[in-house]
Amino acid sequence: MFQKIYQILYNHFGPQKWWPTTDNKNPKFEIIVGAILTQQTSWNNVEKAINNLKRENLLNPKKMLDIKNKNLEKLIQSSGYYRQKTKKLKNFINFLWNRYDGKVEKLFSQPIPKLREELLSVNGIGKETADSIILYAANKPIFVVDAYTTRIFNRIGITKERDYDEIQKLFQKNLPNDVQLFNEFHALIVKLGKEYCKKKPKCNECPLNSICSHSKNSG
DNA sequence: ACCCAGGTGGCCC
DNA sequence: GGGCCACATGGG
Repeated sequence: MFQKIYQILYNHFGPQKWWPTTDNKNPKFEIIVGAILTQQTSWNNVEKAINNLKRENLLNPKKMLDIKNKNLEKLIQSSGYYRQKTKKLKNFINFLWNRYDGKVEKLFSQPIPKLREELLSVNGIGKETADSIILYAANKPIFVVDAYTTRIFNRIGITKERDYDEIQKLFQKNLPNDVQLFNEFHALIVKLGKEYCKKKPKCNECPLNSICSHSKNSG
């Protein structure tokens, strides 16, 4: 069922090409920054912030360490929650320097469970952000769960869980352990969610409406 | 004028 | 273990 849904979404929407980065010497670092900035915020707002950071040559661990909070706040203002996100970025960068000599590759050289645990120790990095970093920056196989994932799969009727780790286990149990598959599937779920499966869904046009129990009594 | 976005942590019970 | 809440901009 999981693979079938993936195929339907892929055939409908095509490849999503996540995670987008600018032309940059430190794409992995840029993905980490983007993962923090996009928390509860549209990517469009994040892109503006990323472009500002890139223009100031801040998309690397050394410069990010030195910039003053007030200046960083201004550059990322468009991404919303900008005071909080400034602290989160600083929390991460301090963690990276304190424990990994400021080297993303050193952080990523650990096995997935340890890497996840390390990322989750940073205040401001929760499960979805940690897993996004592991999947899209470190290119290691872990399934990213977000609000759309929970909503869509509960509505279809194949999950009842609410707990993040339980839903993640279900996906990983029912899919091959493949980085590219996990990459594309999560992006496709976000795409479907944005277009058809908000709180006010558009079930009639939804590519999953033939298999989704929710579509029978709404939209 | 609403409603929402590629969440998280803090507080309360 | 959940149920609220603050956090904040920009687009529909």
